[in-house]
Amino acid sequence: MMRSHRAGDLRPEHRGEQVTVCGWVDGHRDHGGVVFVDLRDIAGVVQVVLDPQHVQGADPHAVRSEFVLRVTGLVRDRPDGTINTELPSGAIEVAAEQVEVLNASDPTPIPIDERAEVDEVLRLRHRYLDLRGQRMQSNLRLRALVTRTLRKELDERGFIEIETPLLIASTPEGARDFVVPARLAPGSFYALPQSPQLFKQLLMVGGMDRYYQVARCLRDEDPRADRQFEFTQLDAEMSFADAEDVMEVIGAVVAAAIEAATGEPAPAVERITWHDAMERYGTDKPDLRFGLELVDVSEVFAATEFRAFQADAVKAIRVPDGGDFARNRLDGLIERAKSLGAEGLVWMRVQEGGVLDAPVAKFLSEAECIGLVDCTAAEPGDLLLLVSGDRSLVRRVLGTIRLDLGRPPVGEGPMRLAWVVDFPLFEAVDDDGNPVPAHHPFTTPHPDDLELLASASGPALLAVRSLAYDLVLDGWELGSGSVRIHRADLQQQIFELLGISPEQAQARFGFLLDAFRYGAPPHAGFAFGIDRLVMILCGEENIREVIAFPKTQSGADPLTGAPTPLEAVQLTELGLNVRPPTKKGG
RNA sequence: GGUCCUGUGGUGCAGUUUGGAGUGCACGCCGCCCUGUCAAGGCGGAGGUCGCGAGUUCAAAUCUCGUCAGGACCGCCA
Repeated sequence: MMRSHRAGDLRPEHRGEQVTVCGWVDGHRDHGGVVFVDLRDIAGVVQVVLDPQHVQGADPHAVRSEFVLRVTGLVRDRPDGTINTELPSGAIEVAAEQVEVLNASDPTPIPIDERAEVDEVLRLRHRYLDLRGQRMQSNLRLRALVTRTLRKELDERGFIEIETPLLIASTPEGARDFVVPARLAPGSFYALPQSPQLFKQLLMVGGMDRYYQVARCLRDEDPRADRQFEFTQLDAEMSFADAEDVMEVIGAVVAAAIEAATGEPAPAVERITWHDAMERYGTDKPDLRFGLELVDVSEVFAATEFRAFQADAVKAIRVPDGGDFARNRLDGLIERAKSLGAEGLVWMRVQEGGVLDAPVAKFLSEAECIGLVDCTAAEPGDLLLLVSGDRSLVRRVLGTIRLDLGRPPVGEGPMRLAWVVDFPLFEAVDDDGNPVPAHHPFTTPHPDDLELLASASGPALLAVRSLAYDLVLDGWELGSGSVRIHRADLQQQIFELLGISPEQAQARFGFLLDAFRYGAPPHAGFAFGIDRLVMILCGEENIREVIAFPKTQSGADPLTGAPTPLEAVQLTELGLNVRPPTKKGG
């Protein structure tokens, strides 16, 4: 047996026991005679005392940081006055009798402790050292706890965990596919899944009733703080279930994971319509932890003489006590609005009696000033920020400025978890006049809007709602789901609207449409990003901190050097000819 | 594809605005001293392609251009 205990588990209750522990030298204090070693393992740190008079084996003075030691000795109380209250094991120490150096270590290129923020590319290049630090240890442990909880909750609800293929057929929709050349079919390629979407629907047709998977998904789109090429989703699908059933289950499961991770009761799952979210927060993923809501004041300026407000929409943010914003800060807000595409931004300071102090005040009627103050419930000392223009632009600009002004850091304050429901079925109309699906083409239209779907065309279709829903935590989109179309006639209608001919539909999704001919059960599902959830629970600003071996923003892995060119032999075997690089590399 | 920010001994920084000898700080590393420390302490020492390449200049870490790497964001992410 290598060890009798984990070093970091030792406590006063082990006093008098002969123990053997293994771990890394976290630090050492050499007094010339006695040497103190902080021995670190997965459980924590314990102080080992190496007295050259009594220690067998290794030379205590030769011990260095990150050496791997195996120590046998007696657990004893520390002398009076030397107890370390900072350490869970600080009341005791191990008086070493036998010390074995299991492995030496060069001085490490990055420090293992957390005192300084080390350049991330160095951390990634030496990730195996970075993982020894407290931050990654606790992040990855929390991640495991979250995944374990999700699995447990779904298992208890009758879900079956099923794996789906990684090598699948490419479909042109959605994100860019990662592809894998097929050696046995030169010139053909597999795609790596952007999500198990089609397969989980097939599982429902296959009578699996309730499916889930902790699924790796791959999308070849530029990485961001909250996006990697590969990420992990909790993917689920339910037969004979409607949107409420899915939201019930997923809400409860996510709440359980949050509770397990934080040790506190999970926040209630709130609900807001997509339309309300867009109107009040200017985004479909509102951060509900703070106010600064957008107020629609279009009515107030319906007949205004002021040219700038003669627009599709005028919206305002009331900044309580913002009247003392310095002029250069206000100028900064104007610049920000312009950089986001607005014509400009109008600010007004609210004074006693509802008088507005603003460069544009002279262009506004008294009724408009009164209406504005009334509509925004502004108090003296407040600041009003107004943007006008196309409604979607106004929402986006003020929604962004709202975040600039008040968004709390990740993990701060009580969490706010919400379903955003009644998403539009289509997000836009393309150049050919065909609507573009907001979710995916298998999303069921809202039953109340079926007539509109049948009668409307062009931009009027954008008003059609769907049975799609997003889960949003503190302003982060965790994931989305929908009730799927399971009837061929409705699916056909949607394909027609999308401008997909029956032949094209058959070519792209034929296997799914075929499957639906044989008694597909009504089904609905959801998928959400585990990386993002864990990131928020860890209070981290990017998902690389909750992934053991992430890639950089340019898609490189500083540890392994990926991606790399292939040997000519490999290319030949795969039937590939590679064009010489046009610009960089070589 | 674009915008902005960063790059200085092993690590984290200062120095760059206003060009003047690789200057400084903390940690780490090496050696010596030191028997109760826990960010141990004392003394001494080593360690540099100032990301890379051009240009301006008598002189460039510092100014200009290009380039590489990293980060945040836009585009993109059904």
